[in-house]
Amino acid sequence: MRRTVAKRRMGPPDAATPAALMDATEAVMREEGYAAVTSRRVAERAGINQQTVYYYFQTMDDLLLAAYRRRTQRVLDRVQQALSAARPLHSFWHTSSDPMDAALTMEYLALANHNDLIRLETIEFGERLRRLEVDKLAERIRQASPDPQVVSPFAVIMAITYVAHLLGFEATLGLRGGHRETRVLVEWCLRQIEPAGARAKTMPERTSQIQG
Amino acid sequence: MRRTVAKRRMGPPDAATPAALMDATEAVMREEGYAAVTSRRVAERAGINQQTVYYYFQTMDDLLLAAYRRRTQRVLDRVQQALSAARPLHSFWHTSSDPMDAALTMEYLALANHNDLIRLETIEFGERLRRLEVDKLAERIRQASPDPQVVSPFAVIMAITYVAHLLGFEATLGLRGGHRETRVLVEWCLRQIEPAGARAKTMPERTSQIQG
DNA sequence: GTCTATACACCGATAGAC
DNA sequence: GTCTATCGGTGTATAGAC
Repeated sequence: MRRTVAKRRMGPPDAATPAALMDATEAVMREEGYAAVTSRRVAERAGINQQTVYYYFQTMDDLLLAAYRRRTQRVLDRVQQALSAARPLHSFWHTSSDPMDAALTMEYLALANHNDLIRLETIEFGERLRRLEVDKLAERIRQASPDPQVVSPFAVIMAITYVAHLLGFEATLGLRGGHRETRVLVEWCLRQIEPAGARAKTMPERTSQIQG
Repeated sequence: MRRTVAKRRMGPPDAATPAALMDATEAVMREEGYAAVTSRRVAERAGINQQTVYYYFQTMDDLLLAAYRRRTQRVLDRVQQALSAARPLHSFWHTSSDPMDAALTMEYLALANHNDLIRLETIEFGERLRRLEVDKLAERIRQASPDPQVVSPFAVIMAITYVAHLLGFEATLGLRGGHRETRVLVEWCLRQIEPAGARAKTMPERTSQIQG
C-alpha cells in the first residue's frame, strides 16, 4: 500500500459518515473477507461514492485501523462488564464463548500476520485484555486451586479464553461435533472454582498487578 | 472469481511444476496473506511466468484447493504418526502445540469463511482429524477420567487441541505472556491421564480403525 | 512446456468542480 | 461534504507463437 503524506482536504472524524464507513468495513470483512475491504465496496455499502471515503480517511489502512480500534474497545467494554457480574468467571465464559463475530475475529487474526498496524494493535489489545482478566479473576482462582504453581490463575484464564474462542470459530465454520461435551467439561471446571451460591473468601481488594 | 469451463490445454498434475506452484502458494500465503495469492506472485515465486500457472491449474481457486488438500493430508499423516508413539497423548500435544505454520492455519481459517471450496474441505478435514484422535486416545482418557460423563474423552481432546492451536497463533503474532504457565497446566493434566512409566490397562491392541 | 501479447475488470489515490 | 473525471497499477484469464 502506498504511503501518503496527507496534503488532502479532510473531514471531521466525529461525523456520522465515518461511523457508517466503519460499519460498512466490518460488514464487508465479515461477509467477503479482508481482501474485499476496498474503497469501492465499502463506499457502496455506506451509500456514498468511492472517492468520498478519502475525505474521511487518508488511506484505506487508516479506515481499517479505525474500525479495528473501535471494535477492540467494544470487546474490552463487554469483557469488563462481564467481569463485574455476580459470578465473574461464569459470566466471562459465557461472554467469551458467544460466537458473535467470530468470523470477524478470524479475519483480523489473519490480517495481523502481515499488516504491521493491525499486528501491533492486536498485541497491545491482547495484553490489555489479559491484564484486565487476571486482575479480576486471579484471586478467586487462586483460592480454589489445588496448587497455584501448577493450576495458576493465568493458565486457567488462558485455557478458558482459548477454548471459548475456538468453539466460536468452529461453530461459525459449521463444525459442531464435541462442542456440547467440551462445554460440559469447562462448566464443570468453572463450578469447582466458582460454586453457585458462594462468595469469594475475604481478601484485600488490591490483587497483585505483577505481570510480564 | 470467474467460473471457467475448461476448454484450455492442460498439463499433467504429477509434474514438478505443479508441486513448485503449491509450495509458492503456501509461501506467499504465509508471508503476505491469502489475498496476495495471485497468479503473478505465485508464478514469480516458482520462477515461471504468470500465464504458465494456467497450464497446470484451470483457475486460481483450483491451485488454492490443491495446495490446501496437500497440506491437510500432511497434517493428518503427522498426527497419525504422533498418535502411534509410546505416549500418544503427550506426543499429540507436542505435535499440536508446535507453532509451525500457525500463520498458514490462520489464513486458511479466515479464508474458509467466504470461500466455499475451502470451507467444505475444512469441515471434512476437521471431522476426519477428530475421528482419528478420538479413536486412538479415547480409551486411555476414559480410564483416567474421574467421571466420563463430565470429563469425557471428546472434551479432553478438543480442549487440548484448542489450547495448542491458540498458543501457536499467539506466539506467531508475538504474544507470549502466560504461555509457560498454560503449558505447565496442560502438561500436568496430561500426566494425570498418561503417567510417565505407565502403560494403558490391557486392552485389545486393535483400536477401532473406522474412519472416513 | 513455456513464452509474448493482449482483453478487460477492479483497485488506491488525486484534482478540482459544485 | 459530495460529486465527476482520471491516472497508473495489478488482477484473472485467453490466444497463439516457439
